[in-house]
This record gives sequence, C-alpha cells and structure tokens, in this order.
Amino acid sequence: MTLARTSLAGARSGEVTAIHAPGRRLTRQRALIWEALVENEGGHLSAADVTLAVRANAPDLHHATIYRTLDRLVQDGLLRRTDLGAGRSYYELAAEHRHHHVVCASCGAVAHLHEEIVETMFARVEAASGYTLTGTELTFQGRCPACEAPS
Amino acid sequence: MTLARTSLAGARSGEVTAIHAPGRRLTRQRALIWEALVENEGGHLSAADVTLAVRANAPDLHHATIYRTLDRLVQDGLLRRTDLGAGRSYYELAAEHRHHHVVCASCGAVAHLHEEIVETMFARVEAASGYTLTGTELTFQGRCPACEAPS
DNA sequence: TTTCGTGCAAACCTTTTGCAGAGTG
DNA sequence: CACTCTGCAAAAGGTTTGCACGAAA
Repeated sequence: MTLARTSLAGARSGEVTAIHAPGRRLTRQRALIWEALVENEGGHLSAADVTLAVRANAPDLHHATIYRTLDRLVQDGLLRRTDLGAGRSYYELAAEHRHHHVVCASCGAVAHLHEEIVETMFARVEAASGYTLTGTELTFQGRCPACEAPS
Repeated sequence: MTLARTSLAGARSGEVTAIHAPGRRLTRQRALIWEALVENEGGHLSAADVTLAVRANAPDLHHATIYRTLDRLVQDGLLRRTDLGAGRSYYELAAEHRHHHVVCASCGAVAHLHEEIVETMFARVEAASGYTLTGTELTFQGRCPACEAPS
C-alpha cells in the first residue's frame, strides 16, 4: 500500500467549492487534506498516508486534525471510508464509481471491482439473512497475477 | 456481540487431541482457550471475550498468552480469524462450515450466510480482477429484521 | 535437559477526546 | 461576534514484543 506522491500545488476552484460544505469552514488544513486525496485519484489513502502527503506543505498539521477532517469529509459525503482489512481505514473520493476491492494477500496490491459483478448476489443475501443491506462494500482476499506467477 | 457463558468444565478427549498439534506443547492455557471457543459453538469470540471466559478458571492467564495462543490455533488450522469490521478480530472453530457474515450496523447482530449464496460470484470476481481468490471471507453490512422493524 | 510457552511490563499503532486558543464567516 | 476548527497532550483500545522464569517433551 504505497503513497502516491502529490504536488499539493493548489486546489482548483471546483474542488474548493466541493469541500466548502454547509456549516463547514474552509480552512487551509481542510483544503490540504482534500487535495491529498484528489491528487491520489483512484488510490486509497490511510490517515497516515494523508499525514505524510500533507506534512510537506504543512509540517504542523496535527494528526488529530487529519482524523477529524477525514471524518467530516466522510460525513459530508465527499469521501468514502473503506476497510481493506489492514487494521486501519482507507479513504477514497466519493465521486468515484462505487466499487469493491480485491487485495493481494502477498503484496497488498488493490484492484477495483465494478458494482455489477456482485450486484445480483445482494438480493440473495437479503433473502437468506432477512437483513436489509446498507452500503455494503466487499473486500476479497486473493493473490494478484504478479504474485501468482512463478518467479 | 455478546459473550456466550461457558462452563469450561473440561475438554473432551477429542478436543485435547485436536489442539495438540505437532510441535506444540499441550499447556493448561492452550486447553482453556480452546475450550472457550468450543463451548461457544457457532458464535464469534474476540480476544477480549476469550479473556473473560477464561478468567473464571484461570485469573492469571495473561492476555498476551491469549493473543499468542489464538494466533497459533489459527496457524494450526484449528481456528478461523474473522474480520467483522469492528476494529478487532473474531475467532471461530475452523471445523464449522465455511461461511460469510452479515452484521447489523445498528445492533451488531451477526448472521451466517452459506457459502453457496456467494459461490457463483467468485469466478466472476477472479475473471474480472485477474486475482486468484484465497479464502475470501465476506462481511456484509446491513440492518437486521429487528432493527429494521418500526418500533 | 532442551526447547517452547507463559507472565509481566512496556511498547506500538491507530484513533479519540478535552481543552484553550486561533481563524472563519 | 459567534462558532467552528486547530494544535497539543493525553488517553483509549487492540495487539505485539523483549525478557526471564517455568513447564512440557
């Protein structure tokens, strides 16, 4: 699970608007954290990854602020929190298509799965369990092609 | 996520044999921890749950021992470690049918899902991702019938 | 007797919280 | 000016580790 290097050059205006949710104040910190996520399109960043990315531009940005801000961005519907089973949360832009993940047990590589692949199964799960599924996100464990190949 | 009360009366001989894996020493602690899991058939116990269950018979059994022993039981193929998304691991007997889980986001109730329900999807996931699935265990999030019902 | 397992304490990692002060709207 | 957000410090919760002693084979 690597950290994509980001320039954190400056948010485009559309992004600034996006994170300026009602009741929220647009702070330098919130902008920087949002940027780190945006610069990392398609990837997954943990709180620690965000801390690293942001630290270059704001050495004093405290981790407590990062956790609080990530929470708020999730609440505001701008981020999705994902559990990849690594004992920590990962965050990705909510604007991306909803999807599921396959994690390589060997190297940690993460691949995305389109919703349609699992969609037809949800009704069966609901019928069998009696539960109403709410925003279920699946994480599959496996070995990626590279790790599977004879070395 | 409640703890099933256990008597911890004594392991049956078959169980003692089971946990006496090659290269392992059969200690009082290992037996007690195994018992707690056996007594709790069908349920899921966290390390904390095991600690509680075992403490009645062995107040000095240290939590470090519990973590180490649970790890070894998993390595020995006697237990399965399950991630129900609660920020901690749960353990169940590996002898049980392999299954998946639905967790109620409201009350935490856990239901089991038979393997067949999701089986047909695995091939599609493998085809789409190129990964080879290895022991994937799925956890669905939803609301159980009780929580869904108007109160 | 050799080796592995245990108890203890301390550390580790991720995340959360109380508080006073700074910054935003 | 009101209220949110930040930085700091401290703590919480789950899990891991180093070490010396104790117990199993």
